[in-house]
Amino acid sequence: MNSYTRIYEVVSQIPSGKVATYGQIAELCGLVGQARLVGYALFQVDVPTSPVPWHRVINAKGEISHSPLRRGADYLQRSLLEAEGIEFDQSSKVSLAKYKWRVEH
DNA sequence: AGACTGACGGTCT
DNA sequence: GAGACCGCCAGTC
Repeated sequence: MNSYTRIYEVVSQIPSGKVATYGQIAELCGLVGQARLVGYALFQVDVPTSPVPWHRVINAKGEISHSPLRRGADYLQRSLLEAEGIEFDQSSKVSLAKYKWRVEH
């Protein structure tokens, strides 16, 4: 089983209305400190038809990561999150203290 | 084989 | 609070 497959499984466990950070996903996959790998893995999966809720994964700042390669995907991500009841502040950031996914408790 | 790049994160200044 | 640096792994040239 590839590390990527594991990443997809963990991401799929994120409940609706919650978000997780790249570092958090990496940690849950036993890939501590390899947040980049998570982002890299999700890059190959940003297909709308994918069963993986990639839109619930954001960076440690609570912001949606932008990239020239994504073009309008970031906008779509925000829309999907808002559709789940997640709010963005003036800086387009999500309150991690409020919406961050917790595996324990 | 060596260098570069990328949806990141933590630390230091 | 913002910007600069370094470390991580995988894929590509």
